[in-house]
Amino acid sequence: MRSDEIIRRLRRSGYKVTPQRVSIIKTLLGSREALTPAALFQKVRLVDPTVGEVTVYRTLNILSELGLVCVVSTAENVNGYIVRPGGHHDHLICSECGKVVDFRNCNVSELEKRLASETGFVIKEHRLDLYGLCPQCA
Amino acid sequence: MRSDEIIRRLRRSGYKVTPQRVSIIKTLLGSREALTPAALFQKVRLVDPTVGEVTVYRTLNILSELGLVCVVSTAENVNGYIVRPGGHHDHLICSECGKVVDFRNCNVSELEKRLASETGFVIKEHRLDLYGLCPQCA
DNA sequence: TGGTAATTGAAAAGGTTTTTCAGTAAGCTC
DNA sequence: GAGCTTACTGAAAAACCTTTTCAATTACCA
Repeated sequence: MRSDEIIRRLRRSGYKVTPQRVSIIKTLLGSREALTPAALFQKVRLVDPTVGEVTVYRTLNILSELGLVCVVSTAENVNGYIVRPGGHHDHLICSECGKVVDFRNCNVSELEKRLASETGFVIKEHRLDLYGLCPQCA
Repeated sequence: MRSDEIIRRLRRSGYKVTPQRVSIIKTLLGSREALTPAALFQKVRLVDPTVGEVTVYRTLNILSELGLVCVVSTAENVNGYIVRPGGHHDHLICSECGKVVDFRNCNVSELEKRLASETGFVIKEHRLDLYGLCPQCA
C-alpha cells in the first residue's frame, strides 16, 4: 500500500490530512518491521519535529479503526503496528530480530469448516502468526 | 492440566508453593475464559482475600515463563491469560462474549513447509486464533 | 478569503505493570 | 519438630503506556 492510497482513505473517511499525519504514515510505510508507538514517535521526530507523541497515538488509532494498519504482538508483550497490505494476510515473524513478513493463501478454510461443524461456532476471521528465524538470523 | 501438575512444575523449577500461588492457579484453572490480571485478581480475592494484586502479576509472570499459561490478545488490546493445556494448541475465540475454546490438530505443517522454502525462514512454532461467534452468541 | 470544525502539542489524568522494602513464611537440615 | 536461610508477600511508590483535556492552530469547504 502506498502513502497516497492511505491518505485518500483518510480524507474519504472525513479525516483531515495534516502534515503530521502524512509524516507518521510515511514513516510507518518506510519501516519493514512493526513499530511500537514509542519507536514510531522516535523515527517520526527525526523527520518532522513538530509531531507530538499524542498525535502518533491518535493517528495509529485512526489507522487501526480504518483497518489500514494491524497490530502485531511482539515477544515483550508490547504492541507493534505495521501497515496492512490490501486484503487478508498473515504473518511470518522472526523471533530474533522482529522482522515481519506478510503472506497470503494461508488456506485454513478447510480447518474452519471442520471446527465450525464440531463446535457450532460461526467463524468469521482468523489470525495466523508463524514464528521462527529469518535467513539472516538463522 | 490440573492444579497439582502445575504446582509440581512450580516446585520442580525452584519456586515455593505458597497458598497465594495455589489460590491464583486454582482460580485461573476454574475459568473457561481468559482472564486479565485485574479480572483474575477480582476472582481470587473472593476466595482468598490475602492475595494482593502484585502477587497476581508476579505469579502470572512465573507461569508464563514456565510456559504454563498463554496470553490471548482480546479485542480491546488487553492481554488475557489462560492455562495452557499440555502440548501445542490453538484458539477459537468468540468475539461477542470472549469465550475461548482450545483445539489441536490444526495441521498447518504443510503451509509451514511451503513458506519455509519460499522465504528461507526456519519456522519453529505458530499461533492460530480463529474469531467468530459461539453457539450462544450466534 | 473567511468561517468552521477538526487537529495539534503540552500537561494532566487514567490505567496497567514493575520495583522497592520491611516483615513473613516455605521448605531444607538437623 | 525447631531453626535457618532464602524466597515470597502486601502495600506504597515508581515507572510505563495510553487517553483526555484545553487553548491555540490549521485544513478545507464555500
